[in-house]
Amino acid sequence: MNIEKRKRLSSNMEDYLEAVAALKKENGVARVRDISHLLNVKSPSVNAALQVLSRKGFIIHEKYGYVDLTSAGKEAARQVQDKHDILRKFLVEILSIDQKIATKDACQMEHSISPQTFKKLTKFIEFVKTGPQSGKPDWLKSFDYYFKTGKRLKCKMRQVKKKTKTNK
Amino acid sequence: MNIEKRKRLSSNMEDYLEAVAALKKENGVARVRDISHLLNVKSPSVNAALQVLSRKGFIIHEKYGYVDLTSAGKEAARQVQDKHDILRKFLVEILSIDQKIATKDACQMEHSISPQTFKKLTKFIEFVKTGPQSGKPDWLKSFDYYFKTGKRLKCKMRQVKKKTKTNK
DNA sequence: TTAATTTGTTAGACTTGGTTAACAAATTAA
DNA sequence: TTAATTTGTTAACCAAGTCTAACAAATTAA
Repeated sequence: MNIEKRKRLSSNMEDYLEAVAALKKENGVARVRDISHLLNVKSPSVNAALQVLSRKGFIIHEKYGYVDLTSAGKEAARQVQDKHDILRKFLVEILSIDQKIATKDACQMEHSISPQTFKKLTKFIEFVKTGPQSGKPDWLKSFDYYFKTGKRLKCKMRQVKKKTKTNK
Repeated sequence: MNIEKRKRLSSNMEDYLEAVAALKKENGVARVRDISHLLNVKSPSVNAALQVLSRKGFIIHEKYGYVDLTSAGKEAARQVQDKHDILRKFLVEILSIDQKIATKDACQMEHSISPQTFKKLTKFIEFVKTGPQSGKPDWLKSFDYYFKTGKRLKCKMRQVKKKTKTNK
């Protein structure tokens, strides 16, 4: 069974791969039916996708059996999931976007974000969350307020709280 | 010439619409050949796309003539461009992503970002850029440093920047 | 004002990813 | 251990978006 030249996966194929990984994580195994339900497609579509992923060496799927990931498949799935998670985290924890919408947006954007942006965004979140005022820093709370009211909490108010040289 | 029921445009069609708008803005007119060059597709693909956009009421295109936008077309193009611009601005001005890459990322993500995220992101940039330390606030400079070195500039240092050499 | 060149259009084929309908295999219940 | 039900597979088809090849119209140069 020759493995085909491995170009980049389409976003559709990435979705299938992700679904397999998610189902394996959740249930231990991934079946055609589960994938079909998860992605809202009919089973013949799943079958076709599995053939492609198989041909490209990302999964193992013998007839009527469970679907399994190769190591290349695991790696590829992990990458997509990492992108998803970072995007979602940014949307929810920095921008305070509604969970549902954040997830939907992340599901789309995960297929197009570049490695550079992914890396920067990862660091950005890390930077914000582990900062001197860890959790939600004051400026971020101030943004929530700004978004709701259009008004800006005075800088003074934020700095005064921390004036007692808590960070060294 | 009946206008077809207007569902959401595919991202491909959004690209064509955007191209038409960009070319009109740049050159005053949009021709098949220009669109073809701009989007790196062959002219028959442009033709097919123009038919679709025409059928849906976004453009006017008479045989062998220039392509023009209807008001619905202008509106739709503007919306896509707005998303593009905001995403790009975020990537370049907040995350300091390389221009080229930022543009490429924005070109993809512009098709999937939700209205909510668009709005929040717009406000977020506005909040950051018009803040008390307008331009690039200190915490953002600190992020650049953090990204490069993994180390965090002390809050102190940022607040009393006058006495250090690190910020010119 | 013809001829050459560029530009636009049409027709037909291919690819990707989806569908339904029919059937085959596996599983569950009697 | 059959029969019923669920699950998986195959075949045939559809739609979007791309291409090439062939041709038609428009433009430019002779």
